[in-house]
Amino acid sequence: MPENQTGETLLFLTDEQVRQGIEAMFFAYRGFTADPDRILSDLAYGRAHHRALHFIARSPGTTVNNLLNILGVTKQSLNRVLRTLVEDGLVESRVGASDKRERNLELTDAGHELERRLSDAQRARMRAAYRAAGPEAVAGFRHVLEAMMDPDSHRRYHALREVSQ
Amino acid sequence: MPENQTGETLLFLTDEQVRQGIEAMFFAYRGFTADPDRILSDLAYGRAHHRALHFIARSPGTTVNNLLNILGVTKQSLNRVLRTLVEDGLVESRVGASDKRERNLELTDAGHELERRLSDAQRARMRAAYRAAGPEAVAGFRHVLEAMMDPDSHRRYHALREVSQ
DNA sequence: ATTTTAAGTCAGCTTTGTTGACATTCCAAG
DNA sequence: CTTGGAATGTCAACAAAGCTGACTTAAAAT
Repeated sequence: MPENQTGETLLFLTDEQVRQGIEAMFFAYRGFTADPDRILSDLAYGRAHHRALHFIARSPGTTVNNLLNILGVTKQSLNRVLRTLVEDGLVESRVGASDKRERNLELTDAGHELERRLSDAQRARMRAAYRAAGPEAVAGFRHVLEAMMDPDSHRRYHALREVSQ
Repeated sequence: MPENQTGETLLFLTDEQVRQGIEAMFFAYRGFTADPDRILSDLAYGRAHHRALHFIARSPGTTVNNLLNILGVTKQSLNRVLRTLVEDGLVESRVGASDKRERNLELTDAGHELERRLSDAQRARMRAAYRAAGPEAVAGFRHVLEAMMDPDSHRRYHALREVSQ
């Protein structure tokens, strides 16, 4: 039964092994957010602010609606976060050129500075983990994470790549 | 410069590549929690209940203090969750045998049933991702996740393994 | 006998998510 | 030109799940 090879690969994974993967995700995600969280707590910001800054930095000029789709929250929830960022001078919201209903979001200089602080902290840990695990492990890591995403998330994940170079 | 090999491996990782890893973690974690979240929302429970059920199932008879250390929350926060689970007959809290200050936590039959429903949903996705990515990718995935954990989390992650067989 | 520890409780606060209702602006189709 | 619908923003109310601080009870340890 050669067509059953994936089935055999599957058999090899006991519930216990899969459970270990689940626990690894839980503990690793805590580490993943720990460093930015520390910086944010000094500034009366939270993880939601970090995520907004990240994806605005990633796609400068993005619209509110696009950001909503990426973040997967309600516009009311995002708006609260975005409003404080605009009020605090970290984000600029400009009326759209072609469609004036839209708002194009950009980071100000101060916004870029904070985004970089957060990003540097998070990247440092990620880079250290990558280095400790080695290049092949990194490829496997990325592969499993992609396979774990919802189809929508997966499309958006790749769409981010197309915009930047 | 043969001692610089890790340095060269590091050089190979641009900020952009590390950033993609960060985004992969963000999108994948959403997928990771999506299926249990759907089940929980029908039951007026949240992710915190799921985590408690998971780790009680994993270490039957565990104490409240041990659970606090694993989950990394305050006892007030955990207590609120634990109280509803005990009231709803999903968790049993028994006075400790050797040390009567402690409480030993166990799942009831109903608790096991819900835990299994949640666990099955989450494992199904994990298993599918593992199968799609292949065994070597799984090893790399686990390796990177472990390297991303805080030292405390990493110790607790391995401690869970020692208790069960 | 005193101190420390484990657990639980009460009160109040924060962040970040949710619904629902509603106003504004503006593009586009009729 | 009018109207319908889309994109955005806002108000209010609420919930989940975290937090701090203060306190009690019981049991163990010193």
